[in-house]
Parts: sequence; structure tokens; C-alpha cells
Amino acid sequence: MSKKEKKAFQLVKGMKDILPEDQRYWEHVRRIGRELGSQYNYGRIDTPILEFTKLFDRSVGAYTDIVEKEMYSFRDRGDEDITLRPENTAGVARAYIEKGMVNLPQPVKLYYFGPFFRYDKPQSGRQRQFWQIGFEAIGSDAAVLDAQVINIGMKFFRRLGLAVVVQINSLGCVDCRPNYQEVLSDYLKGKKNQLCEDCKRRVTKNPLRAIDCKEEECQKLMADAPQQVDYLCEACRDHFIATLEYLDELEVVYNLNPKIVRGLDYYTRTAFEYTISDQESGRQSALGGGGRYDGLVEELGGRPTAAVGMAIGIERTIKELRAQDIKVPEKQEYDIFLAQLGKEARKKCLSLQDKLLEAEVNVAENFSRDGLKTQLELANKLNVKYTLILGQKEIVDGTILIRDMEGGIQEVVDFNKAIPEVKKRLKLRDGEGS
RNA sequence: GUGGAAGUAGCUCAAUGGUAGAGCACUAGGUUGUGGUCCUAGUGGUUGCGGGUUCGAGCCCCGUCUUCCACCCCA
Repeated sequence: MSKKEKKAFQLVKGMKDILPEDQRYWEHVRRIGRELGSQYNYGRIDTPILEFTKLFDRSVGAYTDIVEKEMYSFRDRGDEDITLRPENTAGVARAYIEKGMVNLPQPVKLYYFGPFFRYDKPQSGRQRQFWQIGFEAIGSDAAVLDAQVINIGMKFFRRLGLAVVVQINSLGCVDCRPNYQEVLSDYLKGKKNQLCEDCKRRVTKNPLRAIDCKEEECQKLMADAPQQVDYLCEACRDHFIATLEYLDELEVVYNLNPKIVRGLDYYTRTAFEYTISDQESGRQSALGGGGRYDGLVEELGGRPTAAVGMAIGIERTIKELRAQDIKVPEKQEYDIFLAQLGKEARKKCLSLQDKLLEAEVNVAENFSRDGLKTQLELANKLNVKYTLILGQKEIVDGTILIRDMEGGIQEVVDFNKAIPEVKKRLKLRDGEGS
């Protein structure tokens, strides 16, 4: 292969390898997610990465950025319009309907962990393939579930050692949202010449989106704009207040934030984001978010079904763990290194390794290397407590050497007693440690 | 999609327009089969790619790709 051809193989834009050295972070995060799932009785669900494009048009919303310009969509060989999922609430809702989960005790609680795809310009904390962990409670409009879902996310971050704040808002429902949109639209129309270009368009198309516009002028105007919470219908207001009361009970630190509007059309009532302030810039960045989506299941052809859920970005979370230098558990450590010298020894070590593993001894090796020096160097790098050394001499004598890596003291033991001797020493060490 | 910065060895980085280097890492040695420190040597590059200017380009110019950063959006 030519140099040129070699160079041609590189990461697709916006993709990342997750290397062995990164895995301890991923395992840690995954484990905490799994723990929370089982503690709060959310069952794991894995839906396919591919769904019909129509699913996202219908759920996420045809006029959202995600659907308009960020989806990986293609036509497959059977002439079907297919999309790599850009998020998972739609897929989970689809599964809920299609698998008849309406017949299970409600609400149905589910969690997921997997990769998602959006064709966006990569930058810090933003990739084209990214991973999320998410929790969904489908089949109840109880505000206590809003609080529980929010709380699970807070617990997730707290267990990792991250101090996040939840920004919360209520978007109202199909009944009261139009009222508010009208009021807001009227307000904005009156100030139209002071708005940025984007917001001028938003006034008629989707005035809610103007609320979190980042333009300074627009921000100023938004400070005096009518707020959603003041235009909620009674049911939505009660629901919102109840949610906040439950959060108080759980001692969840939240921040009422009318700018949380969310970029997906299916959200109703509660909308929230988990934010953390950047160490250097002080800027707030979102690690996750979610909300209620009481209309989604029906929109996708199911019965009217209330639901609430949230998702957390794994890469952003890990980035934060690294930035704050937060300790995560080390990967598996080895207690023993098995060194061999010569053809015969290698053969015997091959099966000795298996026997050690059966005896639940963490043993490392590099049978493909010959020199003892090299093998001891490896043993040293792996930070093992003992190295077992087997050479010609030991084979003839029916023995094996146990080398204490700290002091360098070596003992000769009967080859057939190697495993109990090793276990005895490891046990003694542990005893000393405590 | 818009704007800004940067691309040299696996990693971190040097190199007035004049023969591409260091540290780390990796490999092999420093007499028989012994690590942590040390010493020696070696492998590894068409300087992201393609053009242009020049006697001569890693360096200057243009394009392109990728990464990073900001906007937008979101996770």
C-alpha cells in the first residue's frame, strides 16, 4: 500500500475512538447509570440505531434544527427512508407502542445507553457520534415522576462528583401554550425592528425559540417579555408547582429559568437542563436535559399517554470529570506476573496461567517475549506484587520461583504447590494492609 | 451553516528561506536467567494534502482536508 493510500484511512469527521486508556471513565459512568437503573427500577432497553426517517419528522418536529439539517438520512436498498437516530425518546416511544407496553403496569420505566448521530459541526463537547444515557417514565402524568426523573440525573452527577444545577421551566400544554405564543408573538412584533434577523423570522414561525436567542439586543428585550409561567393553564401551573415541591422535598437544587425551551417539538410542561459552570470561562454548559412529552405517544399512533424523560451526554460528562481531575476507579490490577524462559517453560506456563485464572488469581504475562529482563520490566510496569519465574533449571527440579517485587527476595517452591503458595502470600499481604 | 486559530516522529514540542531535531515512548545491548535508577545504540517523517513563488519551501502565497475554539444548536 502506498503512503497516499495509507493516509486516506482516517477517522470520519466528528467521530472518535474510545481507547483502552479511556475505558475506565466509560465503565465508571456506565456502572453508575446501571446502578441507578436498577435502584429506581428502570428496565434497560436497547432500540435499534436505525429507524424510519418519518419517526423523527413526526416526533422531534419537522422544523427543528435536528430534523432540518442534522440527520444522517439515507435510502436503503429496499427503497426505504432510514435515519441514524439523533436521539432516543422517539425510538423508546415507538417501542412502547409497538410492543404493547400499554398492557404493563403503568408507568413503564426504561433506561438506555447508546450512540446517537447528528450531522453538526464538531467542536468542544460536540461530536457527530455521541453517547447518551437516558431515563424515561411512560404512562403517567404524575408530577412526582418529573421530580424522580430529574432527581435520578442529579444523583448520577453527584455520584460522579460533579456539582450540577438543574435549570427548570414549564412549557405548558396544547391548551395553554398557544395563548402564550400569541402573547409573546404580539410582544415581539411590537419590537420587531430591534430584533436580530433570526428572531424576526421566529416571531411568526416559532416565537418560543426567540427566548433563548444569544444576541445581546434580543436578550435585553426578552428580560421584559411575558413569561410562560404566567400564562400556564391551571392544570399546568398545578403540575409545575407540584414538581417543584417534590424537588424541594428531594433537596434538589434547581433554578427557575424561563429560557429553557428545548429544541425538540414534543416537549410539554416540564422542561429542564443540567448545567455546570465551566471552570475557566464561567460559562454554563449543558450536560443533559429532558422534560415531559405528554403528546408524543399519541402523535406516533398510540393512545393518549403522558410521559417524562431525560438524557445525559456521556462525552460531556467525561470531559468534565477529566477537566476537574476527578478520580475514577483504576482498571483491573494484576497481582502476579508469569515469566518464562525457554520453550519447555513457555509450554508449562501456558497451562499454569489457565490454572491461576481458574483459581481467581489476576495474572499477567507476555509469552511472546523471551528475555527475563524484558519480562521483569513489564512486571514492574504492571505493578504486580509477585513474579513467578519458570526456567529450565526449575523444570528439571520440579520447582518455580516466587519473586517478591518490592524487596526482590526470591523463594523456591514446589511447582505443584505454586498456586496455593501464591494465594497464601497474597492473602498475607492483604492481611497486613488492613 | 458563519467566523477565528492550528496542523512537523506514537505523544509533547524545536528548527533566519539553505542537509528535518530533542525529550518521552518503543526495540536491542551494558557477558550465563533478574525489574525499579543509570548508560549506549536503533526503529520511526515525502513536515496533513495539492498547487504557486524561488536557484532552493517545514517556513512565503493560494486552495483543500482535518482538528481545536466561538456563534448557531444541543448532549
